[in-house]
Parts: sequence; structure tokens; C-alpha cells
Amino acid sequence: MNNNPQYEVIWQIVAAIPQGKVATYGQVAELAGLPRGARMVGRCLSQLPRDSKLPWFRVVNASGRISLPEGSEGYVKQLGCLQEEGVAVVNGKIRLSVFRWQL
DNA sequence: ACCGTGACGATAG
DNA sequence: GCTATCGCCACGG
Repeated sequence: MNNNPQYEVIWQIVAAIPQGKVATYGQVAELAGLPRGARMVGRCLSQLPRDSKLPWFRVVNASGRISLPEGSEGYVKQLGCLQEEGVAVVNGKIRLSVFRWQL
């Protein structure tokens, strides 16, 4: 299955994102100690089981957009979860200057 | 080993 | 704001 030891740290970072806030793939990668691992974070999340308890929906791309095909099941779920937490998604876009997770 | 494929990102126009 | 490139990196065929 997931033999990649890096997934472990990625999961931990994602799990630490506060509710009502979001983080970008690149940000998660850096906090996980993987400077150019944005794609790896995306890959990691894509492998998560549908019933994962991880707040994967709090991860968006550097443009503040959901990186899933619009209209897809995942897109709808992510959008719903975010709005439920109070994250404003205007015209499919999130203001990172407001909702981005800051340490 | 080679090549195409992504839930990416930075930059240029 | 948008598209087009290019760099990046793990995986699978």
C-alpha cells in the first residue's frame, strides 16, 4: 500500500490545520520538511480512503482554489465541509490572506 | 531505464 | 484575471 514514509509526516501536518482555516499543498509540504513536495502532498491526499478522519478538505492550492474537477464528488464534499466551518468560498475562490493557517 | 501522469507552483505575457 | 511554459517529484506501465 503506502510504503512512502513521507506520508506519515504529511498526515500529521494536515491533522494540525485548525478548523475554519486552510493550508496550501506547498505550505503543508514545507511544514512537513519537503520543500518541493507540493505534488507529493496532493498524491498523498488522493490516496486517502473515502472515510478518512483526516481534514484533507482544509488543503487547497496556492491560488486559493479547490484542486479537484469542479462538479466532481470530492469537489462538492470539500466545498461543503469548508463552508460548514465558516470558510468563505467566493466564486470558487478562498481569500488566503484571511483564511490561511498561520503558525 | 524511459516515459506519461497528476488533488502543485512560480513566472511571463 | 487568464493561458502557456517549465520545474518539480513519486508512481505505474
